[in-house]
Amino acid sequence: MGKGQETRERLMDIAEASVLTKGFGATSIDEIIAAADITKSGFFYHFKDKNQLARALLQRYVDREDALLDDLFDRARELHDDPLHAFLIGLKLFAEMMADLPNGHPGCLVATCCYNERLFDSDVRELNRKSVLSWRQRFLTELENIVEIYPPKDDVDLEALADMVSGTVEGGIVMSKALEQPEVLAKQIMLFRSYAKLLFLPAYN
Amino acid sequence: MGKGQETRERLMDIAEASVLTKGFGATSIDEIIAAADITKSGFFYHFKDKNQLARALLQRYVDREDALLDDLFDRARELHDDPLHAFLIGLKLFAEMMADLPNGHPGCLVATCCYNERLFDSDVRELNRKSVLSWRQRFLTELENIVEIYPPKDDVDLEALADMVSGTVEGGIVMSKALEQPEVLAKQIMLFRSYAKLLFLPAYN
DNA sequence: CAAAAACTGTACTTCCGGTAAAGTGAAATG
DNA sequence: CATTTCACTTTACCGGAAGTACAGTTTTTG
Repeated sequence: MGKGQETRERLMDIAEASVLTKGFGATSIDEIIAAADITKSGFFYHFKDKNQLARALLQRYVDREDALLDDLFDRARELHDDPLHAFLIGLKLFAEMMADLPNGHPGCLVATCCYNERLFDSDVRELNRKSVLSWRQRFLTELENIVEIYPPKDDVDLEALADMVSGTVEGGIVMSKALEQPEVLAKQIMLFRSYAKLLFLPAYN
Repeated sequence: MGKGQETRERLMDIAEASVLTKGFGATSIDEIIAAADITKSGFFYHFKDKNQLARALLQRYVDREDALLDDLFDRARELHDDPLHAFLIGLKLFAEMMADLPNGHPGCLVATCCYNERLFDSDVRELNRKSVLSWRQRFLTELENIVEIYPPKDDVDLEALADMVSGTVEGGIVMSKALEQPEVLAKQIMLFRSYAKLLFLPAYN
């Protein structure tokens, strides 16, 4: 990584932490450059404006989350051949990971974008949409493998059910932040897991 | 309502619409006063600063949502004596109401506050916490009445389950906004309802 | 060593949140 | 009927933040 990329990443690290705790609007460029010990011109050499920073932040964020989920559910599939059990293990691992964050989940940039729409251009909105759709696709595939073996005990739209994973995480983060209780997020994921058990597992009656 | 109250409400109406679509940071006072046809000093006569506006907005918002949910679940209890069935009817009515919003749910001020922390003082954060806790209490009471009759088919923490209602709504709103598909929210509420059925209804096996 | 990359320095513009203080018309109050 | 209070307007100003312009300087790299 060249020196330019290094500085760029450093700026993004500082910005991301600030955006996730204070919101995008409350994160000033002056503050970022002070923390990064760089001049304003230096900042604008890397990002032509705040929108470009947002775009880069979101792109990096969704790439990382994607890689993280890939690892996690790959690992779950290594632990169990059956798609349902692998899914349930994956959810458990996910919940544990969320519970292990010492100060709670820092927040989700996707949600930040939703509640700060105006700050972002159509590129950012599109990127946001795509990332949510990729989560939908990821879990939909997983669920399709499950229903082939386990007929669901209630009439559910698999696409909506796939979205429920993302929704549970987004909602859980909001609840955790509002209540200032980090453990809420993990508990919500475990409740979704309980739903998956009741819906698919034959033993449950 | 005196003339002062009328102007105040008008300012809040304009501000609320803008905050929910663009976020708090992107909503400028200049823009509000232009739309309300009032001077800047006029605005600051009603609200001493932007924090006070946020506080008033959030208070009004949670009061309205509370009244709305009171009506809805009261109505559901009129339609069925059994607490579980009344709860399921209430959820259905809720989902229908969310589906009927022509342009989708405008967004939730509670979540807006979570993703704009810095803009708000501790009063606002406390108000936010209280409002989430009041939803928790509302649904917890409902669930306690249910478990007295219907033993749950999985080991769940009722408090977390009560929070899942709020979480589903918050998550559903984020998903709807990110995907630009208003129907997602109602579908998510119906999935939570499906979970409640599987968890409590004996007929399901 | 030369060129390109990665900045610094200075100066300026616009928008926004917020303050200060004097003034004004309408309506309530005594 | 006079006076006070309410609900503003007018004018002028301040500081912070985003962003521009552009010339100059250091650092890296081929």
